[in-house]
Amino acid sequence: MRVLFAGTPAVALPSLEVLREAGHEIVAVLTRPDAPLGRKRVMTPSPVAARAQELGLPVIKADKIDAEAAAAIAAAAPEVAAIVAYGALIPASALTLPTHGWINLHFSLLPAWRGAAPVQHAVINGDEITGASTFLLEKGLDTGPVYGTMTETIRPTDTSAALLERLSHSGAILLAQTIDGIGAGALTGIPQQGEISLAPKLTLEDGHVAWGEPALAINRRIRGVTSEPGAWTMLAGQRFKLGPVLMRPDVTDLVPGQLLISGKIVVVGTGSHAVELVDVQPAGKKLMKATDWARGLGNKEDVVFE
RNA sequence: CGCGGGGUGGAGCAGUUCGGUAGCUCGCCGGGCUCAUAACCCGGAGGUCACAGGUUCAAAUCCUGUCCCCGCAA
Repeated sequence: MRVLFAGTPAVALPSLEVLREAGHEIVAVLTRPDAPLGRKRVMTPSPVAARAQELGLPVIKADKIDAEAAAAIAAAAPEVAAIVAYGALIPASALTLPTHGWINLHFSLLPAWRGAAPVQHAVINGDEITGASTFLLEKGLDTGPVYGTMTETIRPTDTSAALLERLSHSGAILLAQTIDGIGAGALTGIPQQGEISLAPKLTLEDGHVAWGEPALAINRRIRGVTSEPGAWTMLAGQRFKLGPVLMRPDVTDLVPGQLLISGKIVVVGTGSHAVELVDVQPAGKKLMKATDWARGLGNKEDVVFE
């Protein structure tokens, strides 16, 4: 089929690749405009834009589907649009531009976790199973009829970044199958059924570890916000980033936020039992092993997380 | 010119204010002790103190410039 591909970050790349390899003609790639990146604010094309350029595909860079972007899409005459993490809403007026509409690959089992951060919320919530769904885009937020789903186990040590990486590959196959099915006229959407939950984009504050919570909740929260926006705590008035932690049910005599540096391990008290720090990043420093950080500490007595 | 922290043996740090032989905790190598250990004891290797100039009898430390890393903000 003649496919318009819409996507922006790296998680959209496997879908672009799989659709190409499946023999679909990518008539245009819609992505968000170049954005300033990093401290030096270098204007950088999105990963999807960069890959599309390598492949020699026509690229439409747009923040929103205005008249100009809509005209460019119409000119490409797509039969269907495949959209993966494009990063902006498609207005109702643009939904009918492709003959078969816009097919969204969403990284949850809809109607669970509708919204921008489904994977992160699934991890934070402690879900054991998640997956990906393809559905027809309509006016509401992730409300359209579902064409297909696939499931993925959330491992007890999964970070959102790791899980999203797996889903981006397995979901790409689902997306390609869905596009195939629609092209063959053999697929119809099924209205979403089940419990609805919402997954709004995470804020920086979502990464703030509350040491009074139970260890399991802290463990899930840290994994859920890794690597974006990142888990952190306060230490001596400065932000202190944390990587995933290990459970230490054998250590129960620490108050929430209290550190114990013993031998080669660094443990912190929570609302239940302690957790062991693995990777940490003090403000202004590189990511380092918790034991390395502890080694350089002068006074180990006054160190308490807030 | 957005704000800020930093670059010292393989790792993490101290030393820089008030220039004067390179320090701490680890790791590594060799040896010892122990039933044993995230244990302990003895010995050892390893650093042009990011780079380039300058001041000085003397610079990790003071002055000037450059490069690189990171946090915040966007």
